[in-house]
Amino acid sequence: MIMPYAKPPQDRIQRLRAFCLEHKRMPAYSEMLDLFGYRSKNAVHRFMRKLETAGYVRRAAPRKFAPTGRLTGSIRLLGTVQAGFPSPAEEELVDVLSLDEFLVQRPEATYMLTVSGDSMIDAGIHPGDIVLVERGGLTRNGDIVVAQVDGEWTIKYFSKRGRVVRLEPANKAYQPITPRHSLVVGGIVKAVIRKYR
Amino acid sequence: MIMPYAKPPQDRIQRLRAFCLEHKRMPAYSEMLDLFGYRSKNAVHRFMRKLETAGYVRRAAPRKFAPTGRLTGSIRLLGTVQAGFPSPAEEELVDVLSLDEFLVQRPEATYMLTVSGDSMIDAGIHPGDIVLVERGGLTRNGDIVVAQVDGEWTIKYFSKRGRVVRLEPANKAYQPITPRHSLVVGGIVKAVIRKYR
DNA sequence: AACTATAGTGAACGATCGTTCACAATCAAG
DNA sequence: CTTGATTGTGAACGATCGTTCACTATAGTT
Repeated sequence: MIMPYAKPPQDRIQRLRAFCLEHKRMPAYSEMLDLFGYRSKNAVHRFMRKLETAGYVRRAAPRKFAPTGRLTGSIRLLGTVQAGFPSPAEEELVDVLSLDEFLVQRPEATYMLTVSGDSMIDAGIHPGDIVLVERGGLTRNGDIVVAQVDGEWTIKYFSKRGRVVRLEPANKAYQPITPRHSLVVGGIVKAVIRKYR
Repeated sequence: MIMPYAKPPQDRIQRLRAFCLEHKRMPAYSEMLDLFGYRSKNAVHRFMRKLETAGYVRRAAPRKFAPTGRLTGSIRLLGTVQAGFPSPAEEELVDVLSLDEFLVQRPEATYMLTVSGDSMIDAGIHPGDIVLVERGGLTRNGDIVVAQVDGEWTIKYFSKRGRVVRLEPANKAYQPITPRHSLVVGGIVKAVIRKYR
């Protein structure tokens, strides 16, 4: 039977993944002895070389391994719902990525805020949602910003015509705001997250 | 001047953070020589012990360090918008966490899907949004599920009365669905993500 | 049965690791 | 100036690392 790209035992990969996620580091070969159930470091070595060619780990330095996104990345990205839901058999083909890398460009400038109030509800931002806010970027028309207007913090659409800045809600029950005295943009909303259960 | 818990130089911490995020591993002391600008491994050693007491790294094994969430966690979690937007001076106090850990409980069973269609728009799930779907959990009334009904994949509220399963949209323009022949639940929607720009 | 590839054991090796010691430079406090 | 704490250099150490070699066991193919 022809078996190109033989798949390494998923059980051992699972254990390695669990270890990396829990300890935030690669186990040493001596630790992998227990982890994989081997009694010889050579067996570990051979197995790791397989994982390397399979793309689960990569060489970080001459004698160091580092996990790839394929191993520790949290999420498999599939297509649209309409496009069909891949079956378990197809899972090996899809891409894997980390939510942090996917959503956050500049970690040191990014914050999470919990939204209260319904002034952006027509934009699909509900009370209790979490917004990812990035500080210091260039604000453009149409961006959703976290801003302090005359002492009060809100989330609004940002709009600038000439020299006039307007903060527009996404809710007909509220009026657009034109800052009277002060406007401080706390950051641009890069993503909205709603978490269930 | 009294300086309890003296803050280690932020510049070196930034470099260590960058290294860990880029290489997905701790640098060796010999690598830290270049990274920190030291010429002695003892200087590195002393600095790392400070980072340990400051909570940026922890001992993973007798001679191994691992980064903590404080070092590599992507996001600082702040309060609600109404509660006020913390000033830069207060940033050290807030909690730091990873989006992956925050949103994903079982990485091996979680998938991302892009939503098309507006059948859940009243639940704040818009076309183009991304849903985090977890397979294999126990489905309860009120959960949002990805399901295949009579061959077609959709996102709907899950509702079960007795033996009758209904899939209810969050859009008055659509009708609830009662599966005629087959129902396959592809997973439970654990989170909704909308990414801007 | 003979051959081959795969997978594992056990021991050994040099390289590199994190740690430690002794000592110098700097700076603030008394 | 002296003292003491902090921060750095440079060299040395044993421990552990990843790697490699020789050999055995098993299973599949010819």
